[in-house]
Amino acid sequence: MPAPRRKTETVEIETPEERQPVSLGLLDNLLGYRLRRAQLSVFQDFLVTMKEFDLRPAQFSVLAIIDANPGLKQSRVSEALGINRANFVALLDELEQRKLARRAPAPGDRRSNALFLTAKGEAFLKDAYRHLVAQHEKRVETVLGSADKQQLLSLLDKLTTLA
Amino acid sequence: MPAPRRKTETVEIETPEERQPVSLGLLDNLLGYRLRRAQLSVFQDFLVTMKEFDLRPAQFSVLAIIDANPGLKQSRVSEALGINRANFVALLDELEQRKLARRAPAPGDRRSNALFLTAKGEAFLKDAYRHLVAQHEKRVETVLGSADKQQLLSLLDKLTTLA
DNA sequence: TATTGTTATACTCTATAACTATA
DNA sequence: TATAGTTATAGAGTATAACAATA
Repeated sequence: MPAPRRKTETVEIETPEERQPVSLGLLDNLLGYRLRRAQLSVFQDFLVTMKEFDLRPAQFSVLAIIDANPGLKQSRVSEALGINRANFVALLDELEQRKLARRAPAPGDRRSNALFLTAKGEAFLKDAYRHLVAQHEKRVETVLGSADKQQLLSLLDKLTTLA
Repeated sequence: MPAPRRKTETVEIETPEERQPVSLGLLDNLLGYRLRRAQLSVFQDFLVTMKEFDLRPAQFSVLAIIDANPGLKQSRVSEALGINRANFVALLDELEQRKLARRAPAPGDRRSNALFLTAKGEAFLKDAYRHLVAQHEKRVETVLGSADKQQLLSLLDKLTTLA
C-alpha cells in the first residue's frame, strides 16, 4: 500500500494548464479546412500501412493506372493523375528501377513511351492492394460505416467538378 | 447556306484520337485518392477566390485561429493547426509584416509570445471571409447542396479521428 | 532539465522554361 | 509548327536538429 500523500499536498497546481480548447472560429464552417485535415489523416494512415511496401500514394496511383490501362502513353498516364509530365519522369524512373513498371516503344509514334507493369509489378500491386484493403480501408470503414463510405465518395466527386 | 462538303471528304481522320477514357482501376475504390482530388479542387477554388486578397489557405487559417482565440500563445496556435513551430515562424513573420497580426509579450512567461490580430487584421479577415462565403462557399454549395455540405463535414470529421 | 521561439537545413511536391527527337 | 519525353531550376510545404533565453 502506497504511503498516503496528504500533508503538503497543496501542490500549488504548478500547471494551471490554461488548456482551454482552441476555438476554430471562422475555420469551423470552411469546407476546405475540414477536407484538408481529413485528407492528411487518411494519407498518414495510408503511409503507415504501405510502409513495409515502401510505396507512397502517388506511386501506388501510377501502378494502378498502368495496371488498368496497359500500353497507355506516358503523357496520358501523368495527365490522368494530374501530375505534370516533367515531374512524372523521376517518379516513373524509380518504378522502373524497382522493376515494377517499364517503358516500351509506342507503336506508330517514336516520340512516345507505352507503359506496362512487369510481372513483378503486377504481383506487387496486387499484394499491396490486398494489404491496403485489409488494413487501411478496413480502418476507414470502421470509423465511417460502409454505407457512409459510398455516400462520401459520391459527395467528393461532386466537389472534384468544382475547379 | 454553306457549300455542301462531300467530294474529298474522306479526311483520312487525321486524329483517330485513341481517346478512350482512362480507367482508374484499383484507384476507384480508394478513399484517399478521391479525397485528395476533391481537396485539390477545393483549394484551387479557394486560391482563385482569395487571389485579390493575396491570402493562402494556411495564412487564412492562422488569422482565423488568432481572431477566435486572441492572446493565445504562438506554440498553441501552430499546434492547433498542425503546423510545426519551426515552420510557423516565417508564416507569422509575413502576417506581422503585413500588419495583420502582432506578437506581444505573454503575461507570466517571458519565453512565449501572445498573438493578436491588429485592427487592420480584424477588418481584413472579416472582408476576406465575407468574400469567401459569397464566392467560394457559394460555389461549393451549388455543386453540393446545403444539406449535403453538413453531411460531408460530419463524415470528414470521422475520418480525422483516424490518425 | 524542459519548453519557447528561432535558425539552418534537407527532402518532397509542384510549376515553368527550354532542349531533343520526332510528328 | 506542334507534341512527347526530358533536364534544370525555383518555389512551396514539411520535418529534424540545435541554439539562446527562460522556466
